[in-house]
Amino acid sequence: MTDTAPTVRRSDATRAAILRAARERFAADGYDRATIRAIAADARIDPSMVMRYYGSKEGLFAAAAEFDLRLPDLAAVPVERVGETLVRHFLDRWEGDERMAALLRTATTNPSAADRMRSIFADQLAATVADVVPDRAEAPWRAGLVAGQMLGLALTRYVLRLAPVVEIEPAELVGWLAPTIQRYLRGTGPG
Amino acid sequence: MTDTAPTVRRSDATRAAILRAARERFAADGYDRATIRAIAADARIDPSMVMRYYGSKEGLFAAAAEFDLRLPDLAAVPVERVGETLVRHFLDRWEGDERMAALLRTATTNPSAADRMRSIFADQLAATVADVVPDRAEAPWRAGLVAGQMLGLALTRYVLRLAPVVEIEPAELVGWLAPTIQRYLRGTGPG
DNA sequence: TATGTTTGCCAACGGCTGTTGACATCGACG
DNA sequence: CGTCGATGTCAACAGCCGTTGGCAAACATA
Repeated sequence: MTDTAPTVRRSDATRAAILRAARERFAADGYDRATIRAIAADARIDPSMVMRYYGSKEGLFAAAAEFDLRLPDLAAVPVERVGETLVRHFLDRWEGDERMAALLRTATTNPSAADRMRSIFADQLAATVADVVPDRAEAPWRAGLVAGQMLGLALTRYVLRLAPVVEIEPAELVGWLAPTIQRYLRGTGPG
Repeated sequence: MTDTAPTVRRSDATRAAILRAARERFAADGYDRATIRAIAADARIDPSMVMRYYGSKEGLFAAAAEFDLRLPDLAAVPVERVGETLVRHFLDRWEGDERMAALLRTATTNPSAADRMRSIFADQLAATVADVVPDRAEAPWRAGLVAGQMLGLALTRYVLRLAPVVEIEPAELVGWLAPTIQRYLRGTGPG
């Protein structure tokens, strides 16, 4: 019994090594400063292999920074705990994964990465949040406020690495941010 | 009556033109993608003039992105309004000034800009905040939480330009964020 | 064994970058 | 006038970048 489709190629190990090195470099240095040559050196292969397997630097980044929030279904959680659920979910998703840092470092200067960021946080998040917001028409800007708080956390903790923010335990972080998110989602606002 | 010191040089106009062009380019493109040649072209002078007047690209950026938060003295405002005061101050300071975007776009990839950001938000802010926090020892991490929220706003509004966040009026933004900052500064926290 | 494909390395290309030094021009001053 | 410093232009350097095409070795298939 032989495989009819090449489900496993001999080069899969190389592809994986490139991807791993690319994630580290993009996360640490951002898109522009992470060079194909450096990534190839980390993966111990020739730069031309990167081109063969991923087409271009943009293609490599797209593969390395692919990122789905995998947002939970908020309709399934008690409405007074949606804030806590969301904060905990983001932290679970980000801790120990370098892709968020890579995406954030790149999105500040690379237009296509910024677009991806916008579609993730303005569209995906707004759609998820719409189920739990008092008025569905308010979903966009409520999601925007949530994105501001959560991306600010990601920025200070994973990218800028402000010492006091890095040192706070995840559980404590949830305790402080959850009420904020809860209010942005459900609060009646100023006035 | 002649000036003994050259208080006004004939090249001041050029220096100013370079600085203005540099601020725009750095804010729009970030440090790496903003080239000296492009800045010089905007300022309608030769790239070598940039080197003569600012020494290097790093020196130019240091001059163009110099930024002081000019934080208010929080001890002088009613303690129940420190959050609102702080949020309003940040917005006043950032709206219509491109330096924050330039600094933010650069700090994500340039180590020295990241250092500047850290010193501004971890040190300056923590020092200001210490006057108003329940326990001075808590100033660092409380300032960290505040930095997270405020930098997240700057990121989504001035850098990523998430449409819903851009469209919110400053006054309304103050209304939503002030309670958050107030709690990060004065709240008793989770538990 | 012979043949075709996959995997990898090597050398090079064209382009853009920050930076430098030589040279022209202008204004002020003796 | 002549001198000198300030201001500005021009051309070039050396280095790094993404990307390309050719060629060798390993492998699969017959």
